[in-house]
Amino acid sequence: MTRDTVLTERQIEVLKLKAQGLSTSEIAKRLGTTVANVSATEKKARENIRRAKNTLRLVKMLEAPLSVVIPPETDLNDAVREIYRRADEAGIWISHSFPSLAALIQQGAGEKIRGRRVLEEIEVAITREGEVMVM
Amino acid sequence: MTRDTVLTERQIEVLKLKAQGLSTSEIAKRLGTTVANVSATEKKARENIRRAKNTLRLVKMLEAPLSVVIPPETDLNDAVREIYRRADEAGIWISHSFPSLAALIQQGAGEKIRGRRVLEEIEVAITREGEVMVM
DNA sequence: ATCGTATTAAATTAAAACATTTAAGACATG
DNA sequence: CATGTCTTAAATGTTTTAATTTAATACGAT
Repeated sequence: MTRDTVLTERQIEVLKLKAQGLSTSEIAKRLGTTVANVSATEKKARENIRRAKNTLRLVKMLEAPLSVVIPPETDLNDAVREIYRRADEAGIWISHSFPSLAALIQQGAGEKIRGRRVLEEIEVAITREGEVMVM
Repeated sequence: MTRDTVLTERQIEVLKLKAQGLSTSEIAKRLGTTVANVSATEKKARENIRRAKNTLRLVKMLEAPLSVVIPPETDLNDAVREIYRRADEAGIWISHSFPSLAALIQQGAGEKIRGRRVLEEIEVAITREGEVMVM
């Protein structure tokens, strides 16, 4: 059978009942199986969802026509300016304001940025639609 | 081996080379296999990507306690008002101002909205946290 | 301490997906 | 019509994944 998601019927069923507020043991009773089984199935389902998210992220990066590398020691403001400049050069209109783009990069870079200073090299992908992603 | 996407190494490799503009036969040469193989692998990869998308859509729907359907021909302002009304009805506080919600919907709906008019039916999911998503 | 609830690891069996080859056919170009 | 490029279906051997059971652990409430 060809599924149209990366989840199995069983996994979807468990997620549905969880979303409705049922406890793991209630779900186990209803599905006629053990609590351990439900717990394991839900864990697998969440793992699959995580992988689905990572997949779409990867695809966006692959499709990104523009990649901007921010070297260490760069100031965050300069990084944002550089991203605007390179996008402009490529004819892409970035769909974020300066401050929200700065926040997005700061959040996406995690440990690679402290305060306003870039510590490790950051690669930023820019899609055709002007969406910005930190890789 | 635990992958962190729903794509295999092989599928990612093919997508990468395709994104770089290589033809199917060029990729086949580079990977030391047949054109048919590359073609089939790419097809499988795209199928997996489609399923990843459907998965996230399903999860959002499962998590959303409220779903609002906006019929065609609706004015964007009326759509936003309807969303506020339904959320209020469900005791959910929407964490967007009127204009930013309108912008969010317009952006999320893509081709389904032209100007301020809804062309195709739009389904909007509202999370417990008042986040609004166009599906 | 004993429930009730939940998570986790390990092992097992069955089902599904993967990459590949072969063969067939579509389609545009020379 | 021959050629290059690509897609598709079918068959196959291999690898992965799913669901389940059992057993162990954790933890708050009674």
